[in-house]
Amino acid sequence: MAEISSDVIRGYNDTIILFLLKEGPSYGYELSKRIRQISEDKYIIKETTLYSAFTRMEKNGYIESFVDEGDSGKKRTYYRITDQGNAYYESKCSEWDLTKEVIEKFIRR
Amino acid sequence: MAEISSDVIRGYNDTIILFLLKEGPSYGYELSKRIRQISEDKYIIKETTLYSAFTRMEKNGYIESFVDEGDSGKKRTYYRITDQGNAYYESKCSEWDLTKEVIEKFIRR
DNA sequence: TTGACATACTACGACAGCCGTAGTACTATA
DNA sequence: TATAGTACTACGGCTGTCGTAGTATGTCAA
Repeated sequence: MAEISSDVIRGYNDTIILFLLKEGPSYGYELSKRIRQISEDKYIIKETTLYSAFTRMEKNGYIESFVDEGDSGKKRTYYRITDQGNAYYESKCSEWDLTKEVIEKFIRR
Repeated sequence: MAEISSDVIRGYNDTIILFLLKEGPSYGYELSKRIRQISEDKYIIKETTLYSAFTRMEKNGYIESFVDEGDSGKKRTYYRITDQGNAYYESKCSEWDLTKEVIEKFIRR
């Protein structure tokens, strides 16, 4: 079976994360499990990729973090999407439509 | 208008080039013009990206080069797709279908 | 109570591919 | 004769992904 190459996903990990955060704040471990679930095991994001995306996106103002203890007594760093993040997400969706259109002109049907 | 980000195309430039070489041998300048034409000016590949792709792909055995003088007396380096290149192209097409499917689960429709 | 496994991260550095900048050299055309 | 188009090459920077490794807590079963 064909594997998803990281080169393609590159630049869309941020979009994937923002999509999930639009449903409400979440944290690393939970997000990675949801990505796996939603993609039906077709995409399993690497931990390092995920956490470095958090750092980058917070720096860019797309997400905000806060520390909280969930149901368990464990401290977790939660992330919440910002207005800027929402705007960025929308722009990436438009970009995706265009990119898909272009790439498919070069893919044999 | 949304611009195509190079991060998305990244990893598909090879596929785009192979698609065009399947129609017959070609060279850098011609390919860059064809990519622009076919994409209707939506994607303009950078020269450095293109020529470094040639080097990489020849090393990987996906293309072969030969020097020839075209209609004009100018020497050009032509590239031709190999059997390995054809196989690689097919595998990238399958990968694309899968990748598209996954990404679209995270794109708001 | 001990060990295995899940959870929840952080640090560090390597690597690949794209891109900016720059320069060379030849041809055609006005 | 100069301007634009053609056809490259060299070099180095940057970004995002990934491999490896390590820390620390919680849970559950034997």
